[in-house]
Amino acid sequence: MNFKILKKSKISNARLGFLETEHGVVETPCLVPVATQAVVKTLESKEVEETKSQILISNTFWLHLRPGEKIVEKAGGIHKFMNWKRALMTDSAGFQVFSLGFGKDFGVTKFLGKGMENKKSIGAASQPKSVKITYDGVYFRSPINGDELFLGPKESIKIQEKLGADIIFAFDECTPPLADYNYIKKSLDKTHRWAKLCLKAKKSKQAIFGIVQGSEFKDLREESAKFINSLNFDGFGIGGDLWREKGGTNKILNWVIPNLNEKKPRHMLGVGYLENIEDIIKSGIDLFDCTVPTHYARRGIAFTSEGKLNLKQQKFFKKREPLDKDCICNVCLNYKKDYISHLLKAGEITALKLLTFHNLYYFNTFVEKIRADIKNNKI
RNA sequence: GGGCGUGUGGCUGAGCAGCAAAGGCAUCAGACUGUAAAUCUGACGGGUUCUACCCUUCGCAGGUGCAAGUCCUGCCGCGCCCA
Repeated sequence: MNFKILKKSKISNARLGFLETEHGVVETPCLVPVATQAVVKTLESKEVEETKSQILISNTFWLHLRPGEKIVEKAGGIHKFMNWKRALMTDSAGFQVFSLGFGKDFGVTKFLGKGMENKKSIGAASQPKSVKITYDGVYFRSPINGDELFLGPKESIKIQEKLGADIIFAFDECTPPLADYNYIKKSLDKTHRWAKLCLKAKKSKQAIFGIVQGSEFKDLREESAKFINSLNFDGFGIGGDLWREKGGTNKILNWVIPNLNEKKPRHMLGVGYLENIEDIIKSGIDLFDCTVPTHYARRGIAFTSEGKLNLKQQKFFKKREPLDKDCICNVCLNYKKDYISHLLKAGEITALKLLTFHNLYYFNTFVEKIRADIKNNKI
């Protein structure tokens, strides 16, 4: 992998870049659609490419469980396995430490919800119910059959090497938003130790990104950024829990990014509401993955220039018009709201596919415009 | 004409003496940010001083009960069977 910065904005920290991989070039800033189980749900790889997607992120945890990395390796790697010809990343399973652990126990996302600011109930010694986090790695239970499985830095890297994505991530702990300072500090020690072990374990030529943690604590975020930056990673992931409040994410980025080598790409993990995207790019983010466009599509929601539309609402039966009048995606050129709404209400899976396609196209076009704005000195 | 059965909220469908009345569907609203996610949550007769109270409801009209959607009588509608 090779990263070139084509232009740095003079009015923000945004930058325009070029990420070269063995599977083509990624123009940054760029949205990375999520293909957890080696598929962007509802779409085939060719269709994903037609949404202007340049790079996808798949998942170590889920592919390890099913079908198992050996199957993917035998197929010739994940690109061939899923017939995706462009760039690919794999997440390390660090997010599942949270989502299957405290996330599940408390029913929370990694964004601190309203009114939860003072409920820091996770102390340094806390453990989630169905996941055990140790100094060496994490004991999970398979959500599929209950089997115990252990994943540590070495295991995650070995799996990711077999999967064979262009870019892999270090194994980390995505921290829960309800954790107190002491928990985060202790967790950071593990994430940092694992980061070193990941670099040591990696034998492949794949690029590897180290992940900065530290939750909402300035000193820990800075410490983490400096530490991860000191190691020999090819790029950076910025992860963990974030404030939900407006500007919270950017506050964290402003602590972290100045401490990262500016020549290396920066990936914001799991952020990307439409209203977040411009801000994180202005803070200096080059890549970001988010389930929102695909996930919301399967809830019946279309992102448009008029805002979010919930196509399940009866009123759309009467709308003989495209999802977005300015969109020129395949869906908007060929189908109208009344039809998509009908498919959705009738429980037809094609509705989910059409919405997924449109949303990805819409998000990618949105980011494409931001790239143009950086180029034209507007951002 | 006779016999049996049935009539419940937008629909469907439980309840067969203590109910504003289960489920489901539909509708409306909310949630979702490195995906255990084609999911989950809430409202769904009306009103108010809304973790409580009031009013109106189970084909129609009477009756028996402290109490009736639930029992009895008649009527109306629908279904099946026999003439």
